[in-house]
Amino acid sequence: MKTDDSLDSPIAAICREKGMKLTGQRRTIAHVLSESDDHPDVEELYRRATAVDPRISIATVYRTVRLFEEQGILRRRDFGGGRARYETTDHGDHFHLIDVDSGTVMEFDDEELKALLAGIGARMGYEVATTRLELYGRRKKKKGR
Amino acid sequence: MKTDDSLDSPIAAICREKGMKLTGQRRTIAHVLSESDDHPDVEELYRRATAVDPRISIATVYRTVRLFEEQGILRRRDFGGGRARYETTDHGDHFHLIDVDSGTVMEFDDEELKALLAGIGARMGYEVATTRLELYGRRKKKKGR
DNA sequence: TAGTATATGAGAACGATTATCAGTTGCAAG
DNA sequence: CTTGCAACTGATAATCGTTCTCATATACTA
Repeated sequence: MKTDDSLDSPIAAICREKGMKLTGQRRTIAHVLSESDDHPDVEELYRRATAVDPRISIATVYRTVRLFEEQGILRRRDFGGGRARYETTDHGDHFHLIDVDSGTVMEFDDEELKALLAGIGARMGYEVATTRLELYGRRKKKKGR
Repeated sequence: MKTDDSLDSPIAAICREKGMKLTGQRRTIAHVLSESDDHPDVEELYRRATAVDPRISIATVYRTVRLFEEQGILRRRDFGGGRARYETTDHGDHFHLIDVDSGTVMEFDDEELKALLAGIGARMGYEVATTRLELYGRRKKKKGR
């Protein structure tokens, strides 16, 4: 496949560093991911990638997303609805708040919360390795009743 | 189907109260659920139900579990692994801690945590409707190093 | 520039769940 | 205690997201 330097991206750079073979498809998918700051599912990534280069199959998107997750470049999330969603790992650990009306996913972090969760785990005799925390809610009216 | 009174159970009573048709299969599944205090998936419920009465198909277990969820008798959980798991709603709201080595699911509750989560949601302008919180961890060594 | 290990595309396969449909059953009314 | 019918059930096909298969193509090394 022809190389298109305009598709270079931070994630493509990471792939090169890690010694992964940088195919045209991977370059495109890396580019799409680097430009995404939301939580797309595979279908959506496929849409965005084929908009850049139609010579990409959905199977390759599935494979690449799995590869990137194994390499620590992506994190897989499950917000219900039966499809996995992905986010880049470059912006640290955080939790999610999902607007149940619009489906919008927001991120948040809270040190007190993290400490509390670790403490609860410890009290139960466990070392907490992973936390899955999602708040599902609806926007509050600003004022009045 | 022949009625077997030994299969009456608290959940069967709820079904009757709600005016649901109490078939033999439902009676058996209700009985199995009333005796379960863990978080079985459909496959496991099917195993337990057919042990009591082999004239139950997996399709009926899926249907019944969905019906019971709609009726507020069961709560569906997803602890990963691709299969839904179920718990009765009769012991209130709580969170889960999963032992990643054994797969054991433990329940816990914490008022401070609930308050903190509600506060975080409110600060972001949201009324939190549902919280999904799971801690995945491994048992700590008791003492020493 | 060739050689080789690895990646890709297209579609089959898979696993959990839901839908379909012909035959059965709970239960209410007579 | 029968009858009638809406609701339920079993068997199996269909669905949906995801992974696998395999023949072909390609990145990267020498």
